[in-house]
Amino acid sequence: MSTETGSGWAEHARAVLDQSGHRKARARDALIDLLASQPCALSALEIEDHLRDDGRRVARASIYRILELLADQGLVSRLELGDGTSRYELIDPAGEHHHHFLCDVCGNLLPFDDRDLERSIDRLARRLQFDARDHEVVLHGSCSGCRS
Amino acid sequence: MSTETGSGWAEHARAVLDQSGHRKARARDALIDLLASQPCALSALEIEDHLRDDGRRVARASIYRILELLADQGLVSRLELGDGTSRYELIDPAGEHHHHFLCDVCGNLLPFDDRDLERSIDRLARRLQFDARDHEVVLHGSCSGCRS
DNA sequence: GTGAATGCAAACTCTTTGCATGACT
DNA sequence: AGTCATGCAAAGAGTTTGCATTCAC
Repeated sequence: MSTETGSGWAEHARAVLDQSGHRKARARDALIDLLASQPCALSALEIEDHLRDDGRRVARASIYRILELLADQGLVSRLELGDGTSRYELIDPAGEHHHHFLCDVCGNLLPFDDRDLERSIDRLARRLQFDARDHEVVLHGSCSGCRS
Repeated sequence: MSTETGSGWAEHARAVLDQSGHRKARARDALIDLLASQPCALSALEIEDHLRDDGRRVARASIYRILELLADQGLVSRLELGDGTSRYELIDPAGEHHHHFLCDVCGNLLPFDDRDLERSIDRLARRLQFDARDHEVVLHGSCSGCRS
């Protein structure tokens, strides 16, 4: 499922960029392909490592610039989960999204979703006097492998 | 109410530190008093500014070290809300807590709480296979003053 | 050819660490 | 006196910016 979402997203992302007048670009294509293949969020430095390992080396500054562009276009979201770095993951054009559990022991990052939670947040956003376009839920604790 | 919570917390914090063998300390007292007076989370640099304005100047390195100590003792929580900095706020010993709305336009930070949301998160944590000790919910959008 | 995209290096911000000085018991 | 706490300065990590080069159109 995540693969299908991802490859659909890659096409979508290229179409959006094309329509907004951006040229074909090697580094950007590499990032889009990588993000499309990921089940969960990656940091900029993790992205750099993956791309290098794949033989598609992209300069660090370019990675940040491309991620900023993709975020501005609403194609990726930027998350801070509490370990001092930003992480990036694709935004499903259909609106599907998940939240994150971060193991404070080993740093492992696990996605989850929960309909009930989403409903609560929707109700809450409606109740409040501000316009909530996005939300983020992070659970902290220890994962099954790290339980003390 | 937040004042009462805060001053109760200051006593509590000093008791906890005393019991864990920490000495009386000028800089730490200044931070505890400041945190106790705040309705919402502050960054380390904001803390530095407030303390300087109050004539209780504390070195930046000490601020970070004290915040780390307080966090280790379970007295403050460290939050990352998506603007690249960490923020700190007291943890109410009675377990009361709030979450945050961050205005992406002006950077304003607003606390809110919601029973229904807490219930959803509790149910979710029980359902999942990992041990969730803490959670954080951040809403992003534009506040009433910044609505386009 | 023109302007966008990229790479490289330097700058910047936030945070942490090392070491000397000062304060509490 | 002994050791914890603090300040100062330097080092680190992540991120951003400036500028020259390369590439798409």
